[in-house]
Amino acid sequence: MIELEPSYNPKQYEQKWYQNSVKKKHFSAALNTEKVPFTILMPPPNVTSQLHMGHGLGYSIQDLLTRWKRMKGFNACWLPGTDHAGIATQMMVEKELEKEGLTRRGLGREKFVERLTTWKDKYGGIILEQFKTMGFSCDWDRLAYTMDPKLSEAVRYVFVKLYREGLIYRGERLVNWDTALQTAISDDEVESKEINGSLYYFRYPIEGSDTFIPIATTRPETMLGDTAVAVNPDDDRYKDLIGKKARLPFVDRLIPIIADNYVKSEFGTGAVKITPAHDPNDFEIGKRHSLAFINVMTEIGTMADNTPPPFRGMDRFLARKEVVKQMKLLGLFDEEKAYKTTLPHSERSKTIIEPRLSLQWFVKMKELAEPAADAARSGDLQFHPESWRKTYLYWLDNIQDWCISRQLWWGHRVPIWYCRACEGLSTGITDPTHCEHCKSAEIVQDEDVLDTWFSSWLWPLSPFGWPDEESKLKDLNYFNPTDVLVTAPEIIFLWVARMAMVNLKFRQTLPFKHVYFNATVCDKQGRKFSKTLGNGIDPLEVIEQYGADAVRFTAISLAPLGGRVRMEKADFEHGSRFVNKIWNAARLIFQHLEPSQALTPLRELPLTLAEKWLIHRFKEAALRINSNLDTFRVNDAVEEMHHFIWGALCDWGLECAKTDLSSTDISVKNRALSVLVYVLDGALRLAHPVMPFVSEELWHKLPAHPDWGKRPDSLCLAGYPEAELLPSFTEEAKLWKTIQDIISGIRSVRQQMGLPPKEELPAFIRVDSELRETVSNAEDWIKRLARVSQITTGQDIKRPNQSLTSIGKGFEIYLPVGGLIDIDKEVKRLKTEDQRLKKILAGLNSKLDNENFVARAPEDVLEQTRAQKLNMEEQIAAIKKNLDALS
RNA sequence: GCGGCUAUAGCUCAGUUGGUUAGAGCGCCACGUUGACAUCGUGGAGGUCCCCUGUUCGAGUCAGGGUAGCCGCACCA
Repeated sequence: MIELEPSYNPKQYEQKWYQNSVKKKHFSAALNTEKVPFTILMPPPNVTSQLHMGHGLGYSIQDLLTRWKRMKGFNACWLPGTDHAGIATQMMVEKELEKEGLTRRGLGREKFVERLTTWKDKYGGIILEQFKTMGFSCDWDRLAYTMDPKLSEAVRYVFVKLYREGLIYRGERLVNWDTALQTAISDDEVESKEINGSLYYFRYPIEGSDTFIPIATTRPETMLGDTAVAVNPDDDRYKDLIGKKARLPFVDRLIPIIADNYVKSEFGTGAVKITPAHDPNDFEIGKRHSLAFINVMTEIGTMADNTPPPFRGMDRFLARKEVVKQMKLLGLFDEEKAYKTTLPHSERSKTIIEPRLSLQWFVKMKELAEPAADAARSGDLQFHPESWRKTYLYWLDNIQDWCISRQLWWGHRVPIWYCRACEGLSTGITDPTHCEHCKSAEIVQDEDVLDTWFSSWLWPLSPFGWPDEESKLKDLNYFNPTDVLVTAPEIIFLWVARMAMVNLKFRQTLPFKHVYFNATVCDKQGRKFSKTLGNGIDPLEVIEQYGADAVRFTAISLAPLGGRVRMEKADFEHGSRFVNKIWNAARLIFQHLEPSQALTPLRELPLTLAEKWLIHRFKEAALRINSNLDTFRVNDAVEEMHHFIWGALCDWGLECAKTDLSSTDISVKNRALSVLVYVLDGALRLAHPVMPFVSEELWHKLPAHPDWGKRPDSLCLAGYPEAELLPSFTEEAKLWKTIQDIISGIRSVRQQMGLPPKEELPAFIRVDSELRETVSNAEDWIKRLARVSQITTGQDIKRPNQSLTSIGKGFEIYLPVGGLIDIDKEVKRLKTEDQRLKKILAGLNSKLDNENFVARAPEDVLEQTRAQKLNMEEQIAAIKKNLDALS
């Protein structure tokens, strides 16, 4: 026998097998044109982040697909890496500085970046180590980082190329200004939150009269930058005022009263103060009417020097109160109404975004977006679930230019140099030393860095050596386009769409054909896992408790495509029980296996019906699992695997085989072992992509079966079961169903009637002629599995007196129980069954009595219905006969 | 406001192009187990498939309308 502990202990095996595979480079995909590549880009986690359940799920799915394809013979490359994550990382270091009483500005740029680099070297990449605990089979030889020199060159290349083509430009725009971080952030890093605010009603004096124009605003402090008041041109109340001027309090500025269709007469007073430098809509109006743009705020959100006392230098929110107070003093305040409004907040610092007029770098998106949108329209780019296509298209069709400059120090610095002499701009793949216009050496580089996503969007390209023309380019042509991107729906715009755009722009192909959106991980109340709520599950903790295989299996089986998964720690017991079940199934087989055991090819064996069914069932499982994986139904694939191993292999396959395993007849034992080793080997192959460790350990202990051919070094390189190549026993599998029905029927009657399980009863089974032989051949199984002492089968078995009965399709079972029979109980049971069947029969009859059904339903459905009717009638008749006998 | 998704067993969800008696896991109840596994076995209870209307021989499945919940995006100063 082969020794195995009574239960599986993950820690003993996980890292052993993982390290073995890494050492032997099982996960590395070297360029090999003889093999077809299968590539998945790992969405690079932030270099400073820690593993959480979202990664646990998303990356488990990627590993499942990678391992599956690798076993199928593809050259599987799962490209790992990290993202420098500009804002996120810089914030963490700034926080650390704060504790020491330092600031980044105090430290200076060079020292600060040095500090960041040290910090990143120390804490960065922890997450990659954590991936190893999960067992992820990434190609570690290709590990990439967005600030690697090679990848940075690609960033530079793209910037210069797009700049020269006029797709990158510098412009003065309202940007989302984060006053805490003092940088512009993109629209996609902004989140809206509802705020309980106020709507203030003021009056501005009309110049040259003693009348006023009433306005309403939520942001009184911005009035210091007002350059107009706008009304709707069709608003009769204000028609006469159009063209006149109002005198702006405090700054004493004359501002025009203009007409613009943007203004809704119903809202507020129907007159709007216009502050073009502090509101996106006002900005547009300002451009339309050539108004002045007056910025009245500093980068830290205080009132600027161009504002009068007492406002000057005041924080924007204090200034709001102060303006209201002063307006009251001037008698220009009418009222304040409570008002709910949604305001943009910074995702990072959580502060309210200040629209701020500033010079920033932008990418023109329209031209880039069109091919990316077309690809989704034509179906070249497919989303799973498909519904995300609309969201993707809506965004691309309404795309805004992308603000790519950030006022940070951590990231790729904008490769633009300003000339002090001629004010011209220079750029280049390498740092220029002279102005490209006037050759002056007096040039200084832009202070800003590029948005993190400006390097992430190159992920399908730069890690493969692009834009290098040299050898690496072969890698690129081999691995790009990649096969499937597995990611979270939150970054469909930030990342997915942009990768599509840039790949199409520079290579005229999509970076991937399929985009799979994995489920969002939530707690039992349906709230997203978040640090602040503290409701997350730490994957490392659950791995510690249940093992990596259990965590992977549970996460995937719980997660439907795209939706949300509700999880709690206890759920992982599900996986842990399953892993242990597999272990113990193997243990049973191993107990009867000798190291020198002779295993025979299946075709040379006189297989039993149960064995043929099991082998057939294995083929069925392989078929379903493969087709589910082909269509990205990963949880269904995993569920089928579970169902096969537990419900088919363990509950029936092993139970049936037990007596043969302990048979003294060597040929019987050998036959049983040959079948079980064959099926177990196959089951471990099916399971491996999800549960790499337990499967690997058992597989190495399992002797090689001749039908599986030559064994590679590791299960992760062994062939995945392909249904077309597996033996099939369709007819036998059908026959076996009847045996299962008979066994279940007897068990059910016994238990419902409360018969002691140990009591062995004789059974009389009346079977239809075509099943007679099958059933008599199955007597041993029926006896053992249904606890029956003796079986009599025949076509015209008479019902013995005082019998319990079970009726099925093609058979009828009598269990003579003598004095044990509780007649009332049995009559009740049979009557309930009778009623149930009669209901079904009535349904079938009404169908068949319907002329339309008979005339229009397809022949096979009709035939099926008639067969059902006959079957029902037979069963009902059988019940009646039994009831008669009992009364 | 615009767009999307969801509604099936106590809970979490499957149910593919309409066609046998709607399934799984967990939970619950009962019985059982000294030889793979109590991380177990066997059996059972539990469902007006959210509501209405329609299409159809036939609807959990398709169409229209409603209700409830969730999620994006844009927002009115």
